[in-house]
Amino acid sequence: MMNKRATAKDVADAAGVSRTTVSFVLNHTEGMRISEETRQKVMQAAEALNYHPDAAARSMVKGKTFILGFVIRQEPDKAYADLLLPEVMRGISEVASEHAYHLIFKPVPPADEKNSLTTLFLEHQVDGLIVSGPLANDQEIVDLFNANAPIILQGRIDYPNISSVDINNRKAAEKAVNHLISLGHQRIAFISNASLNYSSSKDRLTGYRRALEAAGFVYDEALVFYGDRTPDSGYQAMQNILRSSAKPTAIFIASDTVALGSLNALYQENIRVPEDIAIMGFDDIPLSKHLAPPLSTIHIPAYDLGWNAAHLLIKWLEHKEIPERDCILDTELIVRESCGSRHKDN
Amino acid sequence: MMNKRATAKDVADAAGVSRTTVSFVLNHTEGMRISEETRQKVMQAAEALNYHPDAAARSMVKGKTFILGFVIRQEPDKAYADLLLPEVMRGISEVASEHAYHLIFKPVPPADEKNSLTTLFLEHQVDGLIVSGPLANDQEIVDLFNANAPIILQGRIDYPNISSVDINNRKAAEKAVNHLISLGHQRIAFISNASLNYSSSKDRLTGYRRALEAAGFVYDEALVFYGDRTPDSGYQAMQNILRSSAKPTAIFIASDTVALGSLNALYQENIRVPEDIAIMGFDDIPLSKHLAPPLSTIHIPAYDLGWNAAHLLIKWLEHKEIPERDCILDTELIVRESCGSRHKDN
DNA sequence: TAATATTGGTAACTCGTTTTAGCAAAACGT
DNA sequence: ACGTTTTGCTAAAACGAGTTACCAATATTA
Repeated sequence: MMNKRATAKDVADAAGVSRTTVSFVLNHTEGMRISEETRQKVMQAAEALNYHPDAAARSMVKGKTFILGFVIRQEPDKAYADLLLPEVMRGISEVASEHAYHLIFKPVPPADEKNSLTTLFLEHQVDGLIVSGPLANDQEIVDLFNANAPIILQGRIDYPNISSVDINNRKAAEKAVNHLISLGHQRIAFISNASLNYSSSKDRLTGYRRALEAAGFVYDEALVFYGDRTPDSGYQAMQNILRSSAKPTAIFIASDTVALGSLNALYQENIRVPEDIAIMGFDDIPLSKHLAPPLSTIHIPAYDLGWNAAHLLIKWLEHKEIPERDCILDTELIVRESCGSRHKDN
Repeated sequence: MMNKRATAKDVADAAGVSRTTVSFVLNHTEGMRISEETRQKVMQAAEALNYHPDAAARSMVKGKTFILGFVIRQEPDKAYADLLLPEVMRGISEVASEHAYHLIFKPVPPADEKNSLTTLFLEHQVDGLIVSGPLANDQEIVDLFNANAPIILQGRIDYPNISSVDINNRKAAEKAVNHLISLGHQRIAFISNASLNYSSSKDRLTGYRRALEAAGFVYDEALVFYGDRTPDSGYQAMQNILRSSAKPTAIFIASDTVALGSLNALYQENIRVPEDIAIMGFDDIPLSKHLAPPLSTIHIPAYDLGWNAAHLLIKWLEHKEIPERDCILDTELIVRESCGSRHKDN
């Protein structure tokens, strides 16, 4: 017994009215006079038949899909390894739900022919896009934007007109490094969060450099190491530091996820944190405070990042309000134990 | 200059053929003879106009949306806090992409009127559903299944016909506890991963109990504590243990995420792991091996769980092959340092 | 040469909605 | 009693594809 879904026609027949009337009643269409009696009949018929309007049909006539795309500009394995992402998603999906939008989530690495961003939008699978972690020169995004696609960026891009919801990575990094300097550290190493093709990585490195130079230290490339968003890369980078002649007294690791691997490497070598070396992270992933020792870091308002991006996008879609300014959210220095300025027993 | 999307009609006009022909060419419809010359003309016109068929229109005529729903039966904050989820999602989304399906992700707590599961399917937003973490008696899922909705479960439910992709939680818990027993522990406490309304929690507790009893110990409720998927709940549970008269020498914590908080509580109290107390986790979240000390745990093949669920679902959708048996994947005991059977310097 | 088969294509219907335009019947005003 | 408004509803036209059924023109066969 294949229960076919009931259509508006079925409801109309059951209620003894026309499809038009059914549509008016169910959508509470303004300016249409329907007697209370018919309204009831329609409502009851719809209820009885368990009627739900077909999304595709509505989509076609409305010219909207009521679906938002959340796209990560990374390989799937890295995208899904990002521990901050779920919080961003939660922010987006909260707003989306509120406005009755759904969310398609998808990692779309740059230059991925078949699953390209463009396809997602041009096939009209989504009404608009939130793109996280664009490359600094992401031509596909620029093209899409110029083709009138509603896009909100999460991250900076070398193109002025596309608005973005982001943090000030440079300033935040400065804050972190300044704290280490204030604790008396003179040799501070740096491990990047990702390849410098990403603007966030570049900006965090710049912040590190500026803080050093502002304090009168020389920027030394021998103290700069690279991660690629994964704990393993942090482990590797730490190995490199330990085997190098760098001998820093503190390390600013521009990603808590990467720091995880670095801390593991230190643990294996019986190097104590913060007694032997001070560690400062970045991101404040949800578990940083649970590490041993709890990780000092820069808090990113991940949920708010998602929340704001979704809000701007939906405003754009519903009221044609194209955001004019970037939305830059505040970060916060979180001092825990890994950088040595506070002790367990405080 | 509002660049409207090109339609099949536009392509037809540009190529000087009918819409029908455009459709035949672009879909490589079998059994339809098209001269090489017209084929080329159509292809070029489509290319030139940057034509992409409208998803909603295609969806309507095909009766399929080519979207899969991945639904978590939890409150959003808990759903997004699950550190194993991204891996499951990666498995699903990999398969989905391969078959040109998209993925709508959504936490839908039980008894959520407006965003109910039912709506998602009956409005035909999705072709089928993967439901993670159903309640043991999840009536909405049963109803939906009986209305012929393609559903694959991830977790057990008290209803025999709906097929699921899962692990054997009971056996896995037994394995974990047996290991602790084999190390000589006699007082082993238990912290649950979540409320016992969830079958996974219940099964893990059962496994703990059986292992104890099989070894000749008595099951003691004073040694059983509860988490709710969050590190904070693990922190709290550990506080309770430390303040109780339980005094276990080992604790089996049925979730690494919960264990994170528990470890934090121990760290604060200067209780060493594994010297003072042995800890065994469950899940093998990606960062368990990076903790200090690295956490012994039960490995869950999260990616494969997602991969298999998506495969079964798509087989169902594409070939009407309704899976007949549950798919139970293997778990593995991962011995690291937190349970004390192996030392750092090995 | 006439009957038949093949090639290359199209007109028209379908999917399930929303929305515009219009039309009877009832209520109202003078 | 006759025109005008209001009330309550519907027919029909979109939306943009896929698909069925059919039709010319050309090629093949008897």
